[in-house]
Amino acid sequence: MADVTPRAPGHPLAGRASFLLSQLGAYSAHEFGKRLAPLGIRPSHFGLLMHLSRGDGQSQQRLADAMGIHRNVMVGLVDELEDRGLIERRSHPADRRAHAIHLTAAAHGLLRRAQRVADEHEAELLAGIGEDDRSHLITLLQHLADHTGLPCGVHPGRANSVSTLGSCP
Amino acid sequence: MADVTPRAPGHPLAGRASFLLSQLGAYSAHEFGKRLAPLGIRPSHFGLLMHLSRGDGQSQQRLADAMGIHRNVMVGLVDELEDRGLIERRSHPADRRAHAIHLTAAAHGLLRRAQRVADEHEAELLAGIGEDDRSHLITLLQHLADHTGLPCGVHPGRANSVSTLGSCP
DNA sequence: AGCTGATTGTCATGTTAGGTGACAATCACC
DNA sequence: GGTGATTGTCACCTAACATGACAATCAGCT
Repeated sequence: MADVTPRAPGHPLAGRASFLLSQLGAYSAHEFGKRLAPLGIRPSHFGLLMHLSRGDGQSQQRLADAMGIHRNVMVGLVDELEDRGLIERRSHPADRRAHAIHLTAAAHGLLRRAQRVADEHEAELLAGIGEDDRSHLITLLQHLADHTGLPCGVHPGRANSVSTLGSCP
Repeated sequence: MADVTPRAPGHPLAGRASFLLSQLGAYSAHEFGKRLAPLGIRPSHFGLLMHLSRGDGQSQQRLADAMGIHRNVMVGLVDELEDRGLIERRSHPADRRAHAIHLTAAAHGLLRRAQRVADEHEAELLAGIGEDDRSHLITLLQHLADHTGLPCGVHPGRANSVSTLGSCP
């Protein structure tokens, strides 16, 4: 069934969407990490900075929940970004055990550069197909992500915690 | 540009193909690993068995090259599959330092079950979209994999070694 | 035949990201 | 005011990957 693949004869795995997604996903993540390395941050740092750029002052627990990682891991991410002077831990106005994480001025400049890197990465990844196919591909991938219950901006690399986050806003 | 995404407003990452591929790829790999666990093998074992099912008697080095992994890693994979009685190391007829890896009778039965698992995994992953979109998606993913120079049946998880293997046969 | 360099399989080791459990400080509730 | 839950932090463990070294064997050359 569905033997419409033009390169299936080589490997039986190369015609499976699940394998292709795994292969391309690992490549995309690895490549993005390499492109981001000169800026001194990793993809998880970029995700955290992106989250913060759309809402400062959240606690580490809230950030960890939003990114689908454990709060213990968030400690390390915040530590590293704080050492690089990109964020700072202020005292939370409403909860004295929590920290309010805020972006520094340097972070905004770096975020612009990182987003340019992400744009270049996206462009090169999609360089093989036309403009119409790109939007169609993104739509299909979003349908798959929606149907499998994957939360919205959650980092790849871990895939449990399909908890309270239902679909995208 | 290209703001055709219906769920883009939530997260700026959720509209990027690179992020979606990373997210879905990690989910697909992780989920496949969970589905394969009851059979006592991991996805890398499945890939090795699939390779062997299309050609017995190869040396570990050849298998490692074909799967895009280092020969040191192949030692562990062969060890584990040999302990489970799925493959056996025979003496290579033409090279006395190499081993000729052969599938056992038990491996063929397990491979059929594993392929059924892979079919189920594929079906559930693609359950959200229609039949036409599935083949279109696979075609698009194959184009991306071809253009980025990813070799054919190579496991995800590592993404260098875009060496001699050009395109798919 | 003998010698030199490359190759194969193996082992030991280090590195990295991710997960778990325990802890003090603080909150929320009754 | 007291009890359980929550937050941030720490120390430890695990899994996957890469690296370097080694003996055994091959391939090519003289």
